[in-house]
Formats: sequence, C-alpha cells, structure tokens
Amino acid sequence: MDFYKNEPQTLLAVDCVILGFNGESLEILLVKRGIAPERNKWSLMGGFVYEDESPEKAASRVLKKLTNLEDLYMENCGIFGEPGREERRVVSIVYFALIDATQYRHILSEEYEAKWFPLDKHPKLIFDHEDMISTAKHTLRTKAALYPILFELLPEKFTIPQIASLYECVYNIDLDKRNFSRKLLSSGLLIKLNEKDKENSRKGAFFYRLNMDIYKEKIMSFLRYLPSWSVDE
Amino acid sequence: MDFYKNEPQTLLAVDCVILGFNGESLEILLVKRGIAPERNKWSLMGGFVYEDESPEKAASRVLKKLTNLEDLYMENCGIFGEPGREERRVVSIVYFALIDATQYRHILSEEYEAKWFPLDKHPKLIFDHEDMISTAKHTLRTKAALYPILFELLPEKFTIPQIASLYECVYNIDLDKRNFSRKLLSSGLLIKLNEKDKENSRKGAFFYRLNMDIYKEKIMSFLRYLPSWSVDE
DNA sequence: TCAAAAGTGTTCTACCTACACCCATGG
DNA sequence: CCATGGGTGTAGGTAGAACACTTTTGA
Repeated sequence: MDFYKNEPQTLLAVDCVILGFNGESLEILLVKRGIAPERNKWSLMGGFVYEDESPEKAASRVLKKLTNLEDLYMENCGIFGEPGREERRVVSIVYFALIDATQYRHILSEEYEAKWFPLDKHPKLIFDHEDMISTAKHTLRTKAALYPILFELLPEKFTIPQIASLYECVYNIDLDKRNFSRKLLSSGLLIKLNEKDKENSRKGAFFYRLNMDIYKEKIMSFLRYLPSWSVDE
Repeated sequence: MDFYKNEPQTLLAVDCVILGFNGESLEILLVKRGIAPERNKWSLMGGFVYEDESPEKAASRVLKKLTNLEDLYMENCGIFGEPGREERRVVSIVYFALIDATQYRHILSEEYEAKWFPLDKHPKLIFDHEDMISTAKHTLRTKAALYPILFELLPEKFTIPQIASLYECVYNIDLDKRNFSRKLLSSGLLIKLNEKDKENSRKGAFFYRLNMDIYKEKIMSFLRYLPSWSVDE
C-alpha cells in the first residue's frame, strides 16, 4: 500500500560541527561550499539525507567524505527547521563530531576546500551555521560536564596537563592543575604508562591511556537534589 | 532560482511523549491512531511537519490539537530515521512534553481517542514508539539532573512532599524527605506561601511557588572535573 | 644551580548523610 | 492523647579549594 500519499515532503539535510584540539585551543573544520546557493562561501560540512539511510548515517557519510575518518564521536545537537532559514525549505539536523589529536592533521579529501579555523575566530558562515556552532558548543559543555567525552579529542596516549588545558579551553576557565590531576586520577578512568612526554616540559608528564571499561560505564550524572548514590541504570 | 532540484525529499514527522504526574506516579498520554497504517492501535501522538513550520512548531501544533494546551515545556529528545522503521520512509523527530498537574485531567480533544496510562505499564505501541519513550525517559532524567525542569509537572502551588515524590518516581528511588526538603529550600528556588495542603496529612505541608527569576537562571550544571565556580554563561 | 613544570601533602571549609527529635493536627 | 506525616538540629564524614612544598630535569 502507499500510505501518506498526500503528506508534504521535505528536503532533509545534516550539517556537521567538526571540532579538533591542537593542544592549545579548539579548532573547527570548515569547507568552502561547492554548490549553489552561496557557492564558494565558508560553511559547515553538510549534505542531504538519502532515502535509504538514517540522518546519523548521513552525517557519518558526509564526515567520512570530507575527512576519510570513520567511527568518530558524533552526537546530534539540534535541529534547524525554520521555514525561512534558506532560500528553499530545508530542515537540517546538526551533529557535532570530535576528532582526536593524532588524526588531527589528517588527509582531507581533495574534493573539498577545507580548512581548520580557531573556534572563536572563524570566517562568517552562510545561513544559520553560526547558530549551529553555538548550540554545538553548548551541547559539548553540558555533555562534557556529565560524561568524560572530551577524551575523544585527545590521542590514545595523553598527559594530564594536556587534558587539563583542553578542559580549560572548552569552559574558558583557569584550572588548578594540581587539584584537577588528583580528581581525575581518583576517578579510576586513567591507566598510567611508563613513559613521559618530554616535549612540553623539563620534568616531563607521564602518559596515560583510558581505562575503557570504566570509561564506558561512566554514564553517571550528578543528580541535583538527589543523593549521589541514587544512580541506577 | 530553484536549488536542490534533484535532491531526495522525505516525509518528516514529529512524535510527542507526553508525560504527566498524578501525585503518585508518572503517566503517559497515548492515542488510538486514526490513520492507516496501524489504524486503531495505540501510539504516541504525532503528525507530519508542514512546509511552512519548524519541527518544533509542528510538535506544538500537534500537542495543542490533542490537549488544547499551549506553551507546555517541550524538548527534542531524539530523531528516529532508520529506513525500515515504518512501511514508508518517515523520519520522525521526538519531543517530550511535561503537563502540569492542574491541567492534568484537562479536556482532551474529542477528535481523538486518548488515554493516560501508567508510564511503566502501557499497551504495546506501534513502530519504534516504545524506543522513543525510552529515550524520552533518559533525556528527562539527564535534563532534570541539571535543570529544575520537574517543576513543570507540578501545579503552580505545590508542597515539598509532592515534589519529593515526583523525584522519587522519575529516578525510581527512595528519598530522605527531610534532607531533600532542606536542600531544595536552600536553593532559593521556592517561595513559601501562607497556606497549607491539608489533603494529604494531618499536619499539612506548606505550599510553595517557584521563584521564577531564580528558576530561569538556574541553568547551572555540575561540571565534573571542574571547580564549581567555573560556570559561565 | 636555577627556572619551570609536574605532582604530593595538608588544612580549611562546605556540604552531604543519617538520624534523633520536635511540631501540628485530626480522629 | 496518640498516630501520622511535616519539619528542624546536629554530628560525622567526604570531597573540593587553596596553597605550601617537593621532585625532576634541561639549559
């Protein structure tokens, strides 16, 4: 049978806020748009959702097409569907993706003109893409407050000073690295390696890697107004 | 100009997980589906997104059509777009809505056969609607841990025991009401009224109402690994 | 040997938890 | 006058914030 025959159809797109950490600050990957309208202007990487794929799948596909990377951390962070947001009616689902530092300067597809920009200083973007970045930032902050997802931005081996400066720049704050280090170590999330990073200091900071078992289980939230033991599920 | 002429179009729908609190437990509002396919089976209230409205607007419209209520607390909590989720390809955006207790037994539109069911004991639903409820539950818990949104489920005047039992049933836990009460009062969120609720106990519990100024500002999250003062924005 | 960054120890404080106990009231 | 649920007082513990201090190393 052919249901919903008279219902309106819509152009459905995805746009990706692609974030990376260069060790000092957050950057965002933008592309020069290849199609009209607004051709040759900077924008988020995006694309239309095909009929045989989910929006999430479309976002992965689009991301892979640009970066050649798969299995990135990705999360929906908003839907932009105001009727007037583009010349034609397009509803866009926004995802943010976190790219880890080892793959940071990866081979971008030659097909696109893409470039990393400082997150807080990038060119003007088309349509409502700047709003999309704002919601992505907000979602990232909220999410990172409850779940240890910022590790997705770090290489497999990382030091505590590294992740501290990542937190500093996501939240735009100044951390007491001494207390931060202890808090993090007490979480059980990290496994110490017998190796130091001598690049960035005389003494050198130990490398750690994630304890994946614990990482996956750390789906605990702080429950305001609730006792802290009350986390089930 | 006519852009995107050859791009695929999609049926875009919204589905609403409508939650209410009867003073004892959470309930969900379901409807008997009026159109094929799956006509006459229980489902979430939903509808297609029109060409001249945003998905959010569509959700409000659909919600109002069923309940005659406007300006409910509503939030996106997922997108369901796997190709095989319905007979025909439909991408559905899920919203959850919280209905406050005073409007709880409101006049449902006569157009629909709608009924409140206990959230943890409702009939089988069509398609992936049960998964939608799961993600809504999860989003509600996460959200309510960071923001005081559960007040949306209570009437304008409410007692602390009332909200305590609401928290108990959202998180499926047993609270120490004495400590809960103090914690809540110290938040500055509540304004005490000179009136007691004598319905539910001999002594009677004082009514409170929300301090809206503080309620709106309480967009603070607990930032794991971060000092608590580090909340900006 | 000095500067700089990594990391440890220690104190102070705030808050959370548990629980004893008091309060108000209707039957 | 007592059972019931609302609410306060308080003590002990835990965790965060602040910061002095030690460690490691290259220049």
